[in-house]
Amino acid sequence: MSHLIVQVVLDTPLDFCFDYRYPVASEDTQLPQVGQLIVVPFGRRTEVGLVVGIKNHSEVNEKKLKDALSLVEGVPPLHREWIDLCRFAASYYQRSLGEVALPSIPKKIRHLGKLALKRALKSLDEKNGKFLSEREEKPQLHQAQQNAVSAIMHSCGFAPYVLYGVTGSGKTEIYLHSIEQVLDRSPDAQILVMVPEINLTPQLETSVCNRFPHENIATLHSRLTESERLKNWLKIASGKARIILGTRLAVLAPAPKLALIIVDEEHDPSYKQQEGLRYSARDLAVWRASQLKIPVVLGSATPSLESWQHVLTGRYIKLELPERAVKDAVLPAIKLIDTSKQLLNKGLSGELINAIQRRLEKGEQSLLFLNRRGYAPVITCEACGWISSCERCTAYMVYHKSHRLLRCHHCGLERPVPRVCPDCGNADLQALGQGTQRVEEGLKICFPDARVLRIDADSTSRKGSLQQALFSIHRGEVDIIIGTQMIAKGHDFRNLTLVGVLNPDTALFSHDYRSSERLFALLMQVAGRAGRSSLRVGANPSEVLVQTRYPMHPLYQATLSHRYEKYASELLAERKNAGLPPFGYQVLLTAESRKIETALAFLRDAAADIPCKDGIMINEPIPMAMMRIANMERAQMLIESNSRACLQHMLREWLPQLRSRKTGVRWQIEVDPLSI
DNA sequence: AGCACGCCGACT
DNA sequence: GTCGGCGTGCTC
Repeated sequence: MSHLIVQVVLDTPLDFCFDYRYPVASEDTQLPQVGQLIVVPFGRRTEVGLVVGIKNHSEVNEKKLKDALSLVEGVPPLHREWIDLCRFAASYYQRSLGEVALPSIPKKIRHLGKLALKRALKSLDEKNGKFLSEREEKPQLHQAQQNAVSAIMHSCGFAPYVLYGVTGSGKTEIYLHSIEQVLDRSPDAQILVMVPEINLTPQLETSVCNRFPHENIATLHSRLTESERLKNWLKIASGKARIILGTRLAVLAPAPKLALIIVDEEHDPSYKQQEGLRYSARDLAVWRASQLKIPVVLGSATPSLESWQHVLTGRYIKLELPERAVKDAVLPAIKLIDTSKQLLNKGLSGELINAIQRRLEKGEQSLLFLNRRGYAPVITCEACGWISSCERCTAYMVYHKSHRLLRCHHCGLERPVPRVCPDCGNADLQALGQGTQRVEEGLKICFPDARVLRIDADSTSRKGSLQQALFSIHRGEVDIIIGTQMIAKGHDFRNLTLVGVLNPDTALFSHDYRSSERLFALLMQVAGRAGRSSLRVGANPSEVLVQTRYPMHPLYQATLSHRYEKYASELLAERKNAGLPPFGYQVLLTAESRKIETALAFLRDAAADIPCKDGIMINEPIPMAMMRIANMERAQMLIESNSRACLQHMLREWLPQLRSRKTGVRWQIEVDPLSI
């Protein structure tokens, strides 16, 4: 009996392959192929690995070599382009290939659920078949939309597009038409459509399902059950799913015949994975398109500055949608309300209250946006200055009136609300500032007959409760909605004509240089919530009221005129001066330990070890903005360079050394950090 | 990363 | 006398 050697990648931080003997009993023995999954003994465990090479001889000591157990049957071999994608992601984000490739494979395969696999394999040909609402008619495209679709369809090879257009300008139709044409053009082509968070933005999914009821569509996101994930992943890997709709993790879907990639709301921060492998799904999508020589469409009303800079230099092609798709629709009027010189009633200005009153009289809906859940962000004793700090974090505990407790939003710690000041015994404790619960309470007092609905993480913790809330808004059972971030994403409420933004100012003074970019995008997005209603014949244009203490701030001035481009140029000029992305590249090393000194000392030692310092700037280690979370103290060190290659080269020399160092400090490296 | 082995303190 | 703390070393 002879044998082959298979090179297998396993889910470990060790960045090399493991060789196994593969016995070949006779000529009928099924031979392993690159891309197949294989069951092997590893240490004392049995693991599923990925075959990345086959050869006749191994360099590994004969005595160490073990026999592979079996090939995983039923799963089509993963293609080379997919392995190369994983290889690139691993190398760019400084992880091992196994840590990228294997976790993206469904657990039911990796844990050898043979029954589940068999069952899932049977259902691969199922079509979409679901109409989430009644079938919509396919609308006529206007000229700019036609031009965009035609550009995408006529592109040849790798072609990155930035589809730039405000909410309601008709980006979705461009996606749908392009998808349709790609599907028609070749019988086996697959299309990857990525969305920021599928549960918060169900309507793109709805549109795709309604438009293509007879196509095999596979969704991929973190809230799938393991059985759904297995089934959908197999549909994708076998090439049967024609449309793949998913969140950031879908960028690693092993689709063998990708012909087009669409990234909707490409500026959205949720495309960046914030733990484990910290990748940018948008950047990987662009890489994947270039690898496969296919078009990629990045859609946004407020493109990321990274993408916009590529537009300015001509590396990305701009497809612009200059107006709202429906005739006579106008952008909502944005007004700033200066709150520095007036008393607010539960966080609401008189002007905003009047505007809500007018909507109530006309039977229209209003939406208030406040990015702070709970009743009040902090409670304090005016006599001695005591303040409700969290004992485990560098943060205040938020007052949740309905549960009568203080809760830390960072570590989850809960405490009963003290009846008197814990320090001085004063019975008069004050709730400072506004949270969504307090505004809700205020609204109910101001408008006793109105139906008020609060939407935040506290009110929607039960599964399906967000959907319920959204339905009741659509059915017109709600007059005033108060909510956090969650409602900023693209929900279309037909009868909504007023959006109020309460106190967004904190982002103006953040230490994170990206916060103004984010706030601008957020304001444009909430403004987009209002504009939809003006599509109704004869309706008054909708209104957006922003309450701010700094109405003259350039960010708000840009918001007023919906001038993304001008504001983007200003921010880009600042970034260029400061050498910040997209003009410079960054890597962030973070360390955590019980004591901040330990974390800082670790970073300083690590800095001393950095090789190839040419062209690289190492910043002083500093405690993180939120220094302590759950009793772990955290520090960070930013490393910058204007050459991506320099940074990558340095990391490849430095990290192995850092890993071999034995310390009690937990650390992490993040390439292209999103927030610092 | 897991998961071993391995060598020192407080418990039935 | 054992249970278990986490130091260090290996995984084809």
